Amino acid sequence: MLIHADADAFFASVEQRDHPHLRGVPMVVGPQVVACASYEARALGVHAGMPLRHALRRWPELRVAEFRGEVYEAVSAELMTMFRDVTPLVEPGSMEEAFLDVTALDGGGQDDAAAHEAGRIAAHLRERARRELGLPVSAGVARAKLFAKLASRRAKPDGLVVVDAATEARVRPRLPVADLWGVGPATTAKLHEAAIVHVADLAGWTVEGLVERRVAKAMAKNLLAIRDGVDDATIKLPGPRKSISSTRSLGRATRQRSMVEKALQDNVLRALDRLGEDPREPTRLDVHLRFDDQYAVIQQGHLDEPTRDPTTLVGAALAALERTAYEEDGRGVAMVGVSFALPSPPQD
DNA sequence: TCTGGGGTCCTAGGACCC
DNA sequence: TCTGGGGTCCTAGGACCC
Repeated sequence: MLIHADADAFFASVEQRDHPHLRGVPMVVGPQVVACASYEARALGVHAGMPLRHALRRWPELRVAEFRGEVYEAVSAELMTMFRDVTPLVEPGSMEEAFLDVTALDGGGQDDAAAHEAGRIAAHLRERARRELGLPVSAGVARAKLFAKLASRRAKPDGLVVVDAATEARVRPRLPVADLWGVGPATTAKLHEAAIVHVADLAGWTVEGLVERRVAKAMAKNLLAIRDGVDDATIKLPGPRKSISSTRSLGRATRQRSMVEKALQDNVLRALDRLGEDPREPTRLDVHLRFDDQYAVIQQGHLDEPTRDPTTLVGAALAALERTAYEEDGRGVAMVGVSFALPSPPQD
């Protein structure tokens, strides 16, 4: 069985843990937008992505905690270590969540006994996270990733949901396709056009049929696997990161050269800094620009060879920025960023 | 109610090679 | 020099996730 373990309101929970006066009150983590809202704040209607200004105007009682990226990274590492203490088969999904394959510990069956045992393991893990890290971690237990994830979502806040085979079989056909992991607005629209609203509506469809409806082939296969109950239950162990980036919005959109160049330069240095101990040299550099109408462009910066030399990287980034011709564009630049592609490490 | 920042994966199309 | 067929690699862009 798989466990999907997911720390609740991660950033906010870390701040509430470290600052007792923030406990039990509606609070959010900044800076300009709500990066994370405590459950007390969510009860009011605050949600992630909301501009902080708007939230404070509407709910003046909101407390605001400073965003502490390094702290969250460190707590995340502790959380993952705790997961790997249960099983080495851990696939992180983000900073605060992961799939754990506990097949070797739960008897290995697909039956209710295995689900029950996996549930016991998950309950123990939740207690440990609460006791040792001071964090609420919700968990979902199921045969495969999709239902484990749906279960942990259902378990929130601070709960545990175990999905047995009978429940899975009953719920599966009734799942709205829009709720499936990996199905976003674009795919949802295409599926709805084909009158596919729930998983059951996929009956009779083939991969080719879905591809004709402009659904990506990999997505189509995935959807039919979900329909047939043979969807992904395999843990992919994390590899080294493939890219590292830094982006910053510019507050007020601008075409002013000095501002845009300065922001880009800062991003190059910040991304390099975040690369830290990783010895790899960026093989490619992309400059990201977003205009105030949300239109985004990416321009590649030319590198003669992989390098970590700040001067070379800044130079390549500025040259790429030049090629976007943002000054003549007419629109304002709202956000600028850079991303480095990293080579895969040599295989032994 | 479209607003931040950091990522991954998939696909189409072109370049290049045999 | 033209023509067929097949494979790999790279890049741009889209979609999605937390």
